[in-house]
Amino acid sequence: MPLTRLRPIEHLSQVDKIELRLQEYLRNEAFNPGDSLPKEMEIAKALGVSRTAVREAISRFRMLGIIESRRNRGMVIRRPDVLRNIQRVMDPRLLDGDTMKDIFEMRLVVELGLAHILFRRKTPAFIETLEKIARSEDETSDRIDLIKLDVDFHSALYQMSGNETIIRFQRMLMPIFDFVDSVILQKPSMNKPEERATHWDLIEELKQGTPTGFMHKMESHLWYFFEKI
Amino acid sequence: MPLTRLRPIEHLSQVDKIELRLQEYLRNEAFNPGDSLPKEMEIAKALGVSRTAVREAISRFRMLGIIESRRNRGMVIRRPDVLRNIQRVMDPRLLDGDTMKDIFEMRLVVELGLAHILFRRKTPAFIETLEKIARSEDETSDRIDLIKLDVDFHSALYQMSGNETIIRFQRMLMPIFDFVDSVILQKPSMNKPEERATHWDLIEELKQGTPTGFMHKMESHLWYFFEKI
DNA sequence: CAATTATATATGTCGTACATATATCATATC
DNA sequence: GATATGATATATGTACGACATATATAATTG
Repeated sequence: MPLTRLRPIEHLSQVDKIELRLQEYLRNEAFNPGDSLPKEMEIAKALGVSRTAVREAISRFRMLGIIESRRNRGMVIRRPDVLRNIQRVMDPRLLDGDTMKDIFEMRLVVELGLAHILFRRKTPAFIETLEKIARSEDETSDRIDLIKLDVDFHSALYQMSGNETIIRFQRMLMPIFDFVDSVILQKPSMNKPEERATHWDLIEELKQGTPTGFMHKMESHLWYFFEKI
Repeated sequence: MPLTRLRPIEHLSQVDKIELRLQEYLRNEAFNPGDSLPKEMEIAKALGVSRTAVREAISRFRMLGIIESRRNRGMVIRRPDVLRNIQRVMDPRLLDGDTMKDIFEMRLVVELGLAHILFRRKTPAFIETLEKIARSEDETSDRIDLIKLDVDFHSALYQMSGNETIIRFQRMLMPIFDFVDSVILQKPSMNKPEERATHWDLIEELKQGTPTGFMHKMESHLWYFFEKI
């Protein structure tokens, strides 16, 4: 008998169900930031459940930043911070290898795709920042310092994009990058290492090159990550 | 009197504080997926708070997928689903214009950066899928259908990347894309519309072109989005 | 020994009581 | 009468106790 086709009954807890109801309620009633919600007791009554359960569900929305509660004022809808919530989960220990690989690859994708934006937003001040970092790199040979400066360089590029979401995306994924970096760096370096574009090459291209040229250099610069993935 | 220097007292609720404590507890004790946690009552005792408050905090972790609770078995650490949590917040109504602009721009960045990955992962089957969509586009003139097919085409590209995280990233941001699309499409079309690369151009490039060429075509294809942002 | 039943236990749900902050109104002070 | 001070009502925040429910383990039964 093919029992595999008998899917187990979805077993949602009361609180989970309340969460779903509230979610659809917020959507359907077209709540906007600033709007105020009914009182906890009223919601509990309307749903036919205890206030405790409602509070637990609402507590989740509070964590997400969708709802804000204030004593004697009731609850109001807030603008959530999209990325804040992922951050809590971005722990290399908790994620599996495949997911981390995917995330790391996504980083490479973003950094390549960034080229066009960078050429639109570049300013002498940003270039100067990059050059300063590159000079610091030339002046040290300490391995730890070099890793830190490498991170700084790439962070500065993200910064130059001027896109807050992308900047925070990178900052948020940093723990994953660090982790994958440390794993990758332990692998034996493969062929063609001498062709790898340097940070100075990238700066030069940024100053008087083209987006396409920059992308090529960036590809070459990140090339050995690509190979090892 | 410089009252501005008098920073208001940080006012975290009990539950918020418990959440923070648990977060640091999970990190410091180096919990791995599968490990089991102390009982609710023990945690409450250890923190000197009520079980209710502890449950509220834990409920948040349960929502994030970090903790799973089972009757009489206690609580265990789980692998969270990184993207599931953002999804709850991806509501165009709740986000402000700047954030949506940033997210939309990030989409463009990813789609440009995807080029190299696509050339690595492309297969005849995928190309066939793209061609099928393009043929459907040729055969209809219904505006709604065309928009749907356009979405399908780009979704297929993401699919081709083989990167689960990127695929879900795109699917998750779809509501935002739709929203921004609808706003952008209402603006009067600007200059150079005739130069815009078509889906057929992209397919052709993918079949026998280069990553760089593909990126150029994609840039041209998305060009008018760039201009309007 | 297998199947069933009983028991202990940790989470799930609920109701109530009280704490706490705050908006609103009332009072006092000049 | 305007402003500062104090009282009151109210919605959220915290705590506790009781019971429901599922499940692992032990005891029982055939």
